[in-house]
Amino acid sequence: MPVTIRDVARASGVHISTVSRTFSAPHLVNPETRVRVLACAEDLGYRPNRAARALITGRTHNIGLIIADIANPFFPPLIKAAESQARHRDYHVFVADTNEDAAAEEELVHALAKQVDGVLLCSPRMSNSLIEQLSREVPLVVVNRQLAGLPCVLMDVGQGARSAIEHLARLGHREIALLAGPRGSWTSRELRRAAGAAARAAGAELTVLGPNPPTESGGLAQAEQVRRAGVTAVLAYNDLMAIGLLEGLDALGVRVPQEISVVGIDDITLSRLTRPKLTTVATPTAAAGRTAVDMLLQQDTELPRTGRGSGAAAAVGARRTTAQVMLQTELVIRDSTAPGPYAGRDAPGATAAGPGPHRRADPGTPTVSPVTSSPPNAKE
Amino acid sequence: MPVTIRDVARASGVHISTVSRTFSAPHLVNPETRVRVLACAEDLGYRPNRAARALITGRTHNIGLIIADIANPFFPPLIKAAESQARHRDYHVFVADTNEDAAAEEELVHALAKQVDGVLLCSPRMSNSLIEQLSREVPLVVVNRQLAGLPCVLMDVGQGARSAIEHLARLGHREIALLAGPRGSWTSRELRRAAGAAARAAGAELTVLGPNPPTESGGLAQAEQVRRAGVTAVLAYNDLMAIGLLEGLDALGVRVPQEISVVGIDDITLSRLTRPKLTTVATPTAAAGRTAVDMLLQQDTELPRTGRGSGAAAAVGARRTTAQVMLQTELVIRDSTAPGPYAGRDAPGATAAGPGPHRRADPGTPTVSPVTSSPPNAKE
DNA sequence: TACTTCACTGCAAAGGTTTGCACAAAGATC
DNA sequence: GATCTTTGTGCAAACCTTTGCAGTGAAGTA
Repeated sequence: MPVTIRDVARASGVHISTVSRTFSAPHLVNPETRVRVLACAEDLGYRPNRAARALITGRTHNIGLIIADIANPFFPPLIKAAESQARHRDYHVFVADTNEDAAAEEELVHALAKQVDGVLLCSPRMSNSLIEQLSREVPLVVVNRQLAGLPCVLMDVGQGARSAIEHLARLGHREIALLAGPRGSWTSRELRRAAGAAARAAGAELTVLGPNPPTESGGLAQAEQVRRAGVTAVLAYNDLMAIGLLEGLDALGVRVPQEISVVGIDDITLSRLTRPKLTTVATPTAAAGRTAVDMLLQQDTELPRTGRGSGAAAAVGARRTTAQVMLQTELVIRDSTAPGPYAGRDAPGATAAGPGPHRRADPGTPTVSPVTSSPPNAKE
Repeated sequence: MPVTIRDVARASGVHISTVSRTFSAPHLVNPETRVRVLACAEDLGYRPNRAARALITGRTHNIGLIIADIANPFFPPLIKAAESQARHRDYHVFVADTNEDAAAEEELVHALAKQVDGVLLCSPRMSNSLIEQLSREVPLVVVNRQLAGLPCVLMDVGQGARSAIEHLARLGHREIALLAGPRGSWTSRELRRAAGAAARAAGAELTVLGPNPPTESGGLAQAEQVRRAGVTAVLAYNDLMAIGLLEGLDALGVRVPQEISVVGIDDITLSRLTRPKLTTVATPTAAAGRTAVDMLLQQDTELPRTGRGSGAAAAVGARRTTAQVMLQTELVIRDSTAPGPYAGRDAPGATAAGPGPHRRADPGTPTVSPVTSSPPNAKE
């Protein structure tokens, strides 16, 4: 019933190897033969059997995408971009959800390892050492985590945090809270570091609350703490938490931004729809998905795998591309931030902070900030 | 480098077939042998090669999931549930995004067909006849589309629309608009039918606006039309459009729900976070994902595929399970609906409408309504 | 004892494709 | 006209696993 290369060979009067080459190395076959074979293949509705192909080439033309929580609106644009990019290169994407669980991450990498050419690990929660160990089992590209020796796609949340804190300081806030993210998150650590430094530089005091689950309820649950902390501004780990906080503060009768300013991170679609509209740091999630796929696929096409020849070369060339790409973030000022108690007075440590963030036209297109890449790869 | 069944066989001193059986038919091998083999396998880190397995068994243990738009918050819970359910049964899922494009749907089914044991087609936009044709190529389960002879998982939006219209009529609305969904959507057609009938029965007039893209901008773009139509209540194809409409009406200075009541469909997380909170019809998306996977996998385990024996039986048993499951929806009343101009007066066609919809505790758990199944399958 | 039954294991073919090598014919070079 | 390249094709092995069949020895039955 299923039509194979053999059927096509018979129909077009050539050997199966010629049919094979027609698809996998067209330049090796006579143009006339090629069109004839292609016509027959089309006619019969032939589609190469990827399992058979994978069996011999050692590459599946599949990649795995491991995500903490698909329902978190931060991820779908990334998934979408990754899937689309992969498809253009004739790869398919397995998507797996870990429910923010580090153990599930490991298990999934194992389960997928034999079935994909590489795995995209997005915002992993597991330890660095475990990631390194897993990377020996299957090519890995890590998103939102910096790891020496591994290809990473990072979003410059440090810069984002700096912009946010400077923005708040300029507005006259000196008591700022940071709603930290989940334990094990590189982004959260980075955020904490950068926000702390920026606050110090601006003469503001930073109170860290958390860790928290990266969801609205995580933010909502901290509303009480935020009020009690006596701060006038809050930077949240992500928009979801910021939105939860908005809800929580509203329930407590605290007005945003009049009494407390709130800044989120990610610029999910949703953040344009809250009341007040959320000031946030836009992260280039789609670009991250695309870039990560590109890096993985480049690695995949470089490294030979199981091919019968080229054994020596493969053994020698155990080098890996370990490019690390940092994508820029951008502060988007909307309506959830307003002047604070020290408005007008110069902040103690205020410096000329370069060009301020620009106010982005609001219902405008969500332009993803362009990609900037760090040195594309180190020595092998 | 990669460890195969052969290495395990050598290590444990048995033939490869015994190793194979240890994994795929454990009851056929002596318990002592089994533990020895398993120990060796564990030791060597053996993982069966799914491509090789697929090549001979004809089943890949993968399924495809074709989605109109991953970034539409309606879908992630479905994807998540499907993925999780599949994983429990040792299946992996390919996720593909069509960008609401019917042509992309077809192409993706083809691309996936040879690589999966079945495909879940979610809210397809293509024609019924094309779906039927594709179903001859690969087992299909269709979500949100009713098709004779094919297994379908449906959400009872008809009932949902009825509840919504009755709710509005009871509140005293007689001029109601329906924001239709995209062309090609079964749900939209169903909605239109049911809402029309319910409106007639309640003595209300229904104005249909659309088709529209199922996004916030789709809703936003209709705000002007809605105002001009002179209606006092709107039922939108989904929450996203309802939320867009909320924005649009706000921009026009129309107050919701005082001047116009708005009802959405889906009960996405977001709908609890708008101001006012959205009255909406909750659809059991997660249950749909689970159910669809179950139906597909049941079909998959029933039908033999390429297995060398059982040829005759397979030929005879070309019957397919064509169960159609209808999942219940539920009206969730929040703050975007309020009494209309005819409040207090009996609606002309008002009937005793059975138990009214209950008001759900708001920040409560988003309980997914339980599954009700229609006659599980017709004759073959 | 001779036979059947049973539980377990080995043998070998099969699944669809890729690819190194060999071979043939045609063209190029001297 | 002989030799060398080049171009196109065929041959057959290899990838890893599953599975029908056959074979072994032990236990049960007559």
